Amino acid sequence: MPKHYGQACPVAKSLELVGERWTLLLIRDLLGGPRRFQDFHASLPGIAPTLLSERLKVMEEHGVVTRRFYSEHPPRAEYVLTEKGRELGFVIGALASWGARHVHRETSVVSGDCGHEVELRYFCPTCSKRVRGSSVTVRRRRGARKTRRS
Amino acid sequence: MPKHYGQACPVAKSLELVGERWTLLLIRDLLGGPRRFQDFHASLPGIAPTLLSERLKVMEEHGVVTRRFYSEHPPRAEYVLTEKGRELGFVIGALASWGARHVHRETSVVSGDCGHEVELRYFCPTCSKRVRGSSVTVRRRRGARKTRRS
DNA sequence: TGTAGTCACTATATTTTCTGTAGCCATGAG
DNA sequence: CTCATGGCTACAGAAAATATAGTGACTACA
Repeated sequence: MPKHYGQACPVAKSLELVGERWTLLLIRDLLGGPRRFQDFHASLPGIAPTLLSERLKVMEEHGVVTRRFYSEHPPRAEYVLTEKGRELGFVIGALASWGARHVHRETSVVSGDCGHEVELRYFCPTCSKRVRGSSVTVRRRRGARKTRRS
Repeated sequence: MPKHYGQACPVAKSLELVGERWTLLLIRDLLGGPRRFQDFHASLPGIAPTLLSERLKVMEEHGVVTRRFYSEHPPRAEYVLTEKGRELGFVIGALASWGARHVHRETSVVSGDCGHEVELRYFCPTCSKRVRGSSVTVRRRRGARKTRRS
């Protein structure tokens, strides 16, 4: 979605960066470690190299991934998530969790430690308390006007 | 993305349902309560009625929203999220949270109760313990083979 | 009545984006 | 030399999105 939504909303702004076709799947792959051009090509049957190239370039421009050269001279690069990119893990996690419950019941999202199915929760680190979804809101940082729920 | 990704992955499957342009913004709006055609049109400058109509129809087919008639005879409907749709709140929340940190710093995602900024965490309800993101995995429900991290 | 306006869409032409496939350059293996 | 591999780039054609106009069924008002 290279076109902008023209909204002062963090959801819309995020989607302008990662909401285009394929982008979140690339990030999903990158959460498993560095990936090369061919890795994506193998893991995502159907993505045209043109588009893969383009998506990686845009993600790099936005500071979501870094290109790391493991060979000069035939220039050979691999892509690594930045911290900013790694924090998209919750978006992928939320999609995976929802998908596993509602669309692709063959899978579930589990903890590698205990093996049980995990869920997402909102948490207030200041109060050390769980916050329920229905009371979570988007606010302006300095002023106080509420905008939208999520 | 009406085209399928052709992957047995809950992230890919979720994106096939909600990953198209505008869809997640419609869901964001619907999390705030029932909405009518004109409400979307007002809140999303730029979405063509053709596309709005189409997106709503697809979401209805997938059981994410319900069409509720508040008038017969000029048939006038409003759209409401189903439980399945409401559970997408975490996807929106994750996008909002990431966006507020990295893209649209003017906003933050807060608890309506205490007013502090909230964060997302994985939680194992069986063990009643927090699970950190790096150990969260997607598994096949019956068999045991690991697939991907998130 | 007649005129205007609202609401929920549908139709259509144009623009943009995505797909599919071919090709290029550098290197390494045989 | 020839072929293969990796990391791309260059198109042409297909598909999707945008912008805008229009329809049908009313309601409100003069």
